Amino acid sequence: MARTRNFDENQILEAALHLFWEKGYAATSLHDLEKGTGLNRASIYNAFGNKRSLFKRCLALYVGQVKAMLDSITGAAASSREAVKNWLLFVIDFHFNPETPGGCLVILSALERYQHDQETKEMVASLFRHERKVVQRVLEEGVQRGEFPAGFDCAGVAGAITATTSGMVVMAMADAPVSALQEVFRAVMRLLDGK
Amino acid sequence: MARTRNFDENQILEAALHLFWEKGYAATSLHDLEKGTGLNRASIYNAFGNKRSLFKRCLALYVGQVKAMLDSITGAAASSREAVKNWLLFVIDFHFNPETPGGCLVILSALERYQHDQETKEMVASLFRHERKVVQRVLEEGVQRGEFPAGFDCAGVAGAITATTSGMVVMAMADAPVSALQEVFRAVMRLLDGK
DNA sequence: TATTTTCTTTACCATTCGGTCAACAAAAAC
DNA sequence: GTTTTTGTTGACCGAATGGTAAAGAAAATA
Repeated sequence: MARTRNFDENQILEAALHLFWEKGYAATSLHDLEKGTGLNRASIYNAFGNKRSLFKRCLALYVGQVKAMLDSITGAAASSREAVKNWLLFVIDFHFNPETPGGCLVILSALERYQHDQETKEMVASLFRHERKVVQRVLEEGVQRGEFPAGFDCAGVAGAITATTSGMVVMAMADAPVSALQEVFRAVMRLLDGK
Repeated sequence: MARTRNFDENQILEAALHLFWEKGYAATSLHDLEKGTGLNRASIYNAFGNKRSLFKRCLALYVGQVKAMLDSITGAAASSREAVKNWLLFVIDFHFNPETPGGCLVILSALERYQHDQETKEMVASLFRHERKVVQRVLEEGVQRGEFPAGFDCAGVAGAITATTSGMVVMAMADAPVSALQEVFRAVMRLLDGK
């Protein structure tokens, strides 16, 4: 009946995600998106509506990927400590992965306050909530396994670990050397060992 | 000999700082600066050069204020634990202070990667370095005082605390409730007590 | 092959961006 | 009060912004 698309929507989303991830929503222009995706701007609008809805699709993709990564890493760990360790190490590797822009689109979007509507803010908050919940569950399993004492403040420590991962990303964005991030990682693990 | 300025440079800097602090460098337009400072854009250029150099003056002002606040808070504390406690509580209050935009200009600027030159990045990095150094000194004094054991990893823990403060600011920017930040604060203090 | 429907392209739109310039206003020095 | 120098003003600049409309190209159906 009609002409077919000559691009893969997922490929375009990945390319656009890469751009937003690098510069944030506001600083990524339609010109950037045209170059980065290889699509004409009218094709982008035809396929995705407008810049904002394209961004939301990318953000949803990103949030889903990170959540899946977190679930997979913590699920594969043999102990609570190993789960936390592997998650922190992943956060460091994640930033320095050369195939990736570095930093974190969700943190970037959280800081771009006035650019985003409630729906976007909710997606951002959902990743932080998910991270906190998963880490808390990991710690609670550690308590059950005897890795941590009975009165261990799983909720609080999960919040602290979640905050620390965001802080490590900020450090990395401020050009902190890998060694500084690794030092933070070791200190967190040691504080966790302390009780 | 000539006409005098009819504005106070420091007042203008404070007003501009407030704007940059709210939206970041790129999202703050000259129109915003005109409205926020009450100055015509040509007057701004006459007094401060251009948008970038005005921003740098504001950033320097901000960095100096935060450093002074950190020094004052830690200097006034009677113990190492109290110093850390008061600094973390200040970070929370700082965000929810109604006279202030909330968030942190330095973190915001660290995330605005492609907007800034080396000089700006250096100012950003200098605040993080300063914070880490001060907290480390505070912990080392705690070791001397017997608050922490001899082998205590002051450098690592100082890095972790610094990362956590940045993470708390990110959490707050993502609309986390005060209670969540306070929970992180309590967990950090308890982890510190654990050893 | 002709038709129909969608995708793609080019050119364009109004608006906003940071920045500038020339005219004007005011205050200190004489 | 005149002169001189600086601050202030408003109009203006080219470039870039997100977004759109209409024409052209291609593929599946008939």
